[in-house]
Amino acid sequence: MTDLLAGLNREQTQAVTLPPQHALILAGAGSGKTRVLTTRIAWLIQTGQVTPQGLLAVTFTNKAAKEMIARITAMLPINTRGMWIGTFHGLCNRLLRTHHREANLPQLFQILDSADQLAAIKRLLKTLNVDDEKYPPRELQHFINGQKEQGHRPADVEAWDEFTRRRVELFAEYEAQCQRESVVDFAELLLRSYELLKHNEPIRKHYQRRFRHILVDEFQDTNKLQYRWLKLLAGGDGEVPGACLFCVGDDDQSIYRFRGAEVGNMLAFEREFQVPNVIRLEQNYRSCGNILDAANAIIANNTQRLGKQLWTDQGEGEPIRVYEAFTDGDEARWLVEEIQSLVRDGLSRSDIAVLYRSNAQSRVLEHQLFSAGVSYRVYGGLRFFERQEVKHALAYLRLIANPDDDTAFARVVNFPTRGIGARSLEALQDAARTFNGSLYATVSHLTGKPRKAIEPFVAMIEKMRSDTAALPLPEVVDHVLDQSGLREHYLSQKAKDGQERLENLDELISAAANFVAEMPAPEAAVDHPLLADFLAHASLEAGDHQADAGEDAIQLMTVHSAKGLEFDVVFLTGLEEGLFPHDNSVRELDGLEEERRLMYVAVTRARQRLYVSLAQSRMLHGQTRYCMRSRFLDEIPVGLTKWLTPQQSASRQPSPGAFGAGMRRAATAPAQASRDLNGLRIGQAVQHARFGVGTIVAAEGSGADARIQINFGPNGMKWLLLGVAKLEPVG
DNA sequence: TACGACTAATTTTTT
DNA sequence: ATTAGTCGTA
Repeated sequence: MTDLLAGLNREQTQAVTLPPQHALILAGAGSGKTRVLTTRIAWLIQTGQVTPQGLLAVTFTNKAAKEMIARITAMLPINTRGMWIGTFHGLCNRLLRTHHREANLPQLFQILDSADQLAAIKRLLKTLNVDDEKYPPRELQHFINGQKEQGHRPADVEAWDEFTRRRVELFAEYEAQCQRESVVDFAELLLRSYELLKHNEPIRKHYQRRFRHILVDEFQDTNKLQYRWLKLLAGGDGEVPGACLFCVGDDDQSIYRFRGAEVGNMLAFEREFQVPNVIRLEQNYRSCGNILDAANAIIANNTQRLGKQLWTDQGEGEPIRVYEAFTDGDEARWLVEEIQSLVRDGLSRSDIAVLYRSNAQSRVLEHQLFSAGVSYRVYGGLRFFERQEVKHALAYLRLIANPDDDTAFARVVNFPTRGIGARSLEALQDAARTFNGSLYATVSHLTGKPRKAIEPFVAMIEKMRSDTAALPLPEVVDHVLDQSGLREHYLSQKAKDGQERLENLDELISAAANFVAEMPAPEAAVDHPLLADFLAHASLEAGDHQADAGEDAIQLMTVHSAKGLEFDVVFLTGLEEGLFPHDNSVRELDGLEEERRLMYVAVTRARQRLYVSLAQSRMLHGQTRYCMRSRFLDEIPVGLTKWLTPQQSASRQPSPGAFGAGMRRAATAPAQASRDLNGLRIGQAVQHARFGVGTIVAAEGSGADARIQINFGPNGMKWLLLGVAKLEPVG
C-alpha cells in the first residue's frame, strides 16, 4: 500500500487517500493530476473500499481514458476489462447498447459524427424544402446541439420569435428523422442516456447502487448536461446511498466554453454537494520558476477564478525569450534558425513545440521548416476515420448493418458513380417522404426510370450482406471494398490521390483486424459479429490526430491541442492583438478571460525554455495586417523576459514618446506602415468627430482600401476607411 | 456527369 | 491566400 503513495507530495497523498466523501481537486498545470486520479483509483481498489466494478471514471478523450487504464494496470494486477473507464460518449454508448429497448433504440443503432450530422441536416432541409440561406445547416446544427447540451427536447425550448420557433420545428423534424433512420448523434448519446436514467427507476437504481465511486477528469470541461448526468448517477435515491464524486479540474485551463463547457460546474459542484474536501495541487513538476511566474502573473489578471498559485522547487531557470519580427515570414525564418541551433546543441526535435492560436498560422511556419529541411509534424489535420475514402467504405458497412441509415445511403448510392443522377434521387427522396420510410426501403416503391437506376444498388447491398454474413470482420471489409467498386475506383487513374487512398483502405482492414483482436469473441453465432461495435468505434474514436508518431519531428499545433502536453522548449508565436487574443473573442462577454486562460495553457506547456514571438505585420486573408503586440505579452513581468530584438512595437497602453522615431530602426522598419497610414501610427491617439478620441489598433489594405481599426474605448472598436474618415492626431 | 468559373467565408475542437 | 460550396455549360 505504501508503494502506491511513494513519491507523492502532501496534497497529492491527501487527495489520493481521502475518506469516502465528495472531493474537488483543483489541479494546476503540471501538478500531477493524472497521477493523483489513477493512484486514487488504485488505492480505493487496493484498500478494498471498492471493487473494480463499483467504480466509474470519466474522461473527455479516448487518449486520456487509455492512459488512465494503462497507468492503473501498471499499478495493480487487475483486469480493467469490464471496468467503466471511458469517455462520456463511450460510456453512454455502452449504456444505450445495453438498455437499447428501454431507450427506444434498435440494438444496432449507428452513431453520427459531426460531419454525418451536418449531412443529415442538409438532407433534412432539402426534403422539407427549407431555404438554407435563412437556416444555414451549420447554424442549425449548432442550435440543435446547443439545445441538447442544455438537456432540451424541442418541447422544452423557449421560442419567443418566429425564427427560433421555426428552428425548433426543424429540431423536431431532425429528431424524427434520426429516430426513423436509427441513428444517434454525439449530443444525443448523452441526452438519451440521461433521460434513460432519469425516467427508468430500476435502471437508475441499479447503476446508482453499483457505482460507489465516480471520478471525473478535466471537470472544468463538462457541459451542463454532463454535469446533470453525473449528478443523477452520484445522487442517492431513497434507500440507495449516493456515490462519492471525485472531480479533478483546473478552472484556469478551461478553454472550451465555445463548445458548451461550463466552468461554473466547479463552483456548482462545491455548493450543491457541500464538498467537504477541496484540495489544491499547486506544486508544479514541469516548468522552471520563470515560466511559472509568468503564467501566474498572466492568469492573475482574470477576475473569475477559484484561486491557485503554482510554485516549483526547480529554480528560476532561463528567462523567457521574446522576439519581435517585422513580418510573419521573418518570424518563421528566425524560428527555424533558432530550432536548428537547438538541434545542433543536441536537443531532439520532438521535444520542441511550436504553438499558435489559429491553424491558418501554420502555413508560413511549415513553409520555412520545409525549405530548411527540418522535419515537423502538424497536429489537427484530418483523422483516419474522417478521410473521404474511409467514410465511403464505412458507409457501405453501415448499410449492411442498418439499411435505414439514409446518411450512409445518400453518401454512396452514386459513389463510385453508377449513373444515378439527381433526378432519380429526388424522386426517391419524395417517395420516401410520402411512404415515411427510409431511402433504402422506398426503392421498391419507385416506378419507371428512377427505380431502374437505383434497384441494382439495393441488390448489390443485399448481396454484400448475405455474402459476408458469416465472414470475420476484416474479410467483410475487404469484400465490401471489392464489391462496391471502391477499390477499382481508386485504382483507376482518374481518382486523385488514388494510391494514398488505397493504402488507407488497406489500413481500414488492419483497423478491423486490430479491433477484432482486442475484443472478446462474440458469444452467439450472429450475422456480422462485431460490425456494429466496429462502426461505433469508428465514430467515437476518429483515430490519431498525428501522423508517424515515431519520427523525431518538431511538433506544430494550436494552443488548444497542446493542452495536456508538455515540451522542453516551446515557441509561442503570433502574440499580436487581434490574433491572440483573437478579435472575435475580445468582443464576447468573458471572451478575453478565456483567451487569457488559453495563454496560460500555452505558457505552462514549457519545461525548460519558452520563446514568445510576434510580427509587426502579418498576411491574413490575403491582406497585410499591421499589428500591435498582444496585451498578454505586457502582462509578463519585465524581469522575467529577455528581448532578443529591440522593443519597438506599439504597446496597448502607449506611454508618451514610446513611438518616437528614435525607437524605430530607420533602415529596416516596415516603410509601408507609415506611408499607408498617412503619417498615422499604430498606437497613436486620434480624434474623430463622432466617436471621440481613440487609439489606432491595427491597419490593413492599401490605397483606396486602406482601413484602420480604432479603439474608441466606451464608443467601441471601429474599422474606418482611411480615405474617408476625418481623423486628427492627438498629442 | 464532370468540369470550370464564381462567390463567400475564414478561432479554437472532442465525441 | 485558400478553400469549400454553388451554378451553369459541355
